[in-house]
Amino acid sequence: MTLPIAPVKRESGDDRKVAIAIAARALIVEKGMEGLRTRDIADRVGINIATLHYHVPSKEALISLVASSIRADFQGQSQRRQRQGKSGLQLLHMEFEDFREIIADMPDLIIVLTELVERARRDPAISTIISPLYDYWRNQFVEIFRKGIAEGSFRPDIDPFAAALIVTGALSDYWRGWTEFQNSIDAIFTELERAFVLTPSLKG
Amino acid sequence: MTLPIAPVKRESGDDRKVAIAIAARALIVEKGMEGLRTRDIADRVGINIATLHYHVPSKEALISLVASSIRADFQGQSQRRQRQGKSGLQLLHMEFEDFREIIADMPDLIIVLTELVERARRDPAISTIISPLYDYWRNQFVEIFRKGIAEGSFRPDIDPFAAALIVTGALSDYWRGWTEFQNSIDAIFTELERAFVLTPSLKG
DNA sequence: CCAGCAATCAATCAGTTGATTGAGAGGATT
DNA sequence: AATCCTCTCAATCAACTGATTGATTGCTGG
Repeated sequence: MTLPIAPVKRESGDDRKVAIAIAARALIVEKGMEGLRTRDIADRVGINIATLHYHVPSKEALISLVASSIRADFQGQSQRRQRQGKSGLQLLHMEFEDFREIIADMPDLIIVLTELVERARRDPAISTIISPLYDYWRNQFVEIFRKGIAEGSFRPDIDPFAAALIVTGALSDYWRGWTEFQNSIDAIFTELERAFVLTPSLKG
Repeated sequence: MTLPIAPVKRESGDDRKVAIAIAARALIVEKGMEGLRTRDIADRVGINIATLHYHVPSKEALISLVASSIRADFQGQSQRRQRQGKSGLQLLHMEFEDFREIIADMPDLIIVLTELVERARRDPAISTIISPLYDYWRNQFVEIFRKGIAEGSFRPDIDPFAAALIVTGALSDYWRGWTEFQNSIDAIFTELERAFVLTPSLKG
């Protein structure tokens, strides 16, 4: 989608790496990891295969580069909002908004992430990059649930770890979106909130 | 795992196909879809590549065969329990038990299923086999939630579709199990139940 | 201005990979 | 026994694929 039209002459090594990562991500979305070819990436960037190998020595390294790129985007997104001094419920809403923005601004991010997750199961190099990322996301929710319980606005019998796993699992599964189920993401957000947040009538 | 030791002479076409599907599934677990090779499958079955192609004309057809095999196992599992005359809560517990048995008896099933789900996103042939299966699973929960609400034992403001998506999403995401989160599946079951089922103290 | 480095590419390699061909073996039917 | 059908394999193909080589181009510091 966002491609350099014509890399006129030369590009710095870092810029090329970024372009390679972007191209690789787009191709993973289109053809999956099993359809990813170094030649296709080079073509999309507009460079020779040898040049690609100059910047990224092997396909293994290429996958790692993609994983790092995904991590950078993901963390960049979640650091855009000020989180201090917010209540548990406000933080929960912020996470939902973050997720909504991710699927709006970077729709390929979650798709590539799940492909990488599959690979992480049998590739330690990818696992060390991706697992902490996913765990970080989940831990955000763990903290939110702890805070919300302490504040009295969340259901007091929540198991924060289990609840966090349910939320992240539901959201990432939703985003695969290959199902016939045509629920809006808002319906999911609403239902998750009802599942864990006390309604005023039940409080006190 | 369960492989024919040595196919002495000849095998009927159907038996061979079953053996091929089993071998393919094991190899998908080991190396993922992107590492699946027809030669490896033939080797594991103990036949020539040409013989493999005699039974399964193309790799596309092979993937479809695997998808059908997965579907058969999955549906076979969910039909082992009598479901008539049960309450919503009982049905929910039955679904949980089904899931527990699947991950105990056929641990590779969910792994292969998620690999196929990735592929289904861009392969219509796989999508037509896998999507209905997943939708069937989700619809089970939709019906359970409707029933539970009507019976008054579930939270009355549940959106059955959203809730079903949350449950199936959380369970399938849990099963990937690559995370550091070491929650037991029971903790997930318990938390899901708390999220949607009314506790006695909150009822009327 | 030129030496050195970063970046690039055409050409090519060696190994892989899905698929085909043509021949043949074993069993059943006639 | 002749015929036919199912199943099997050795050999082979053409295309693909990740990676390398050696030469070339342009920028930059001295």
